[in-house]
Amino acid sequence: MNDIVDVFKALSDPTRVRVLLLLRDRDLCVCEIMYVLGMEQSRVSHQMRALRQAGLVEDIREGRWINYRIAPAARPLLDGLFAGSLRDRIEAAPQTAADARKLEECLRENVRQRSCDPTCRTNIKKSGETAHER
Amino acid sequence: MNDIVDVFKALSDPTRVRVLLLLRDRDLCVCEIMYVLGMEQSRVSHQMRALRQAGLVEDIREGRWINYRIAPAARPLLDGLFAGSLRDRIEAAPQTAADARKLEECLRENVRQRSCDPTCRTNIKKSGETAHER
DNA sequence: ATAATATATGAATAGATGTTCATATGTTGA
DNA sequence: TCAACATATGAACATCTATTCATATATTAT
Repeated sequence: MNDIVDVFKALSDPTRVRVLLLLRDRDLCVCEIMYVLGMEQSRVSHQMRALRQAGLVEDIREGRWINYRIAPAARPLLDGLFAGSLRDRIEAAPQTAADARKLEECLRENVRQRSCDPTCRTNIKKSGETAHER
Repeated sequence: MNDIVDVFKALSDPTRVRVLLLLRDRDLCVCEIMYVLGMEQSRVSHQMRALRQAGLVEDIREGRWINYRIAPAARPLLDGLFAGSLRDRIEAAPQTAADARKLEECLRENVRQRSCDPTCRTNIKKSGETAHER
């Protein structure tokens, strides 16, 4: 019973729901999430921790960035939740569309690498294990 | 977005989830819910209010009792949520089965009318409008 | 080594939530 | 009208949650 409720608790915050909706399509690093949500680093980071602890997302370090993705184990659950009767409400929510647009902009403007000078893209891809031991 | 999150908030408490699972099959009055959950009146009443305000249940007065039922408008949503990937977890939760058993006992023992002497079952069925104006 | 970058974390705080206790409301039978 | 019953409600309190601020950690480029 508590595992069920914990899922709902994790979804009981608009920020976290927005993040999960974004992550359905592509993995994102924290700075990209910050950009889309328009929120400061610490705030996003705390929320990502909540999602991590709920088992809904995983993080993978890639150089200086940490990418977040939907935890494979949680994918069916989240797809089920978001695709069912919530689908209409999700699509009807202005925030959803706005976030999607902002994400496009984020990718177009290369927010992720913008602050790093061009020569630094030698490129990395190093670790691969989840960045947080649990 | 907030309407979505409000649903999850309503589901972010084991008591409320237990009640909703019980109400899937049959409408129940507060004293029956109290019996099944083993909780005192005030506590149950407050939780029912939360469910009411979230639009997930409706109440209908029937004589001295107030019956709660899943709000028709919320039925598809709840069915969708509980029938999907959560279904396994719900069925796996010991609490679910225990509550179901307790409910049978509650009905068998006629908890609802037990305290009322036999002659008082002339029977009522009066109002019909939801008991709380909103 | 050092500085810059990306992110995590801990402490402090304000606000929300759930429970309990006491009391109020509405209904029924006498 | 009154007593009993079923339920709701408000206040007080403890607990949980989200946000902010300051600081720590890990990685990379110089």
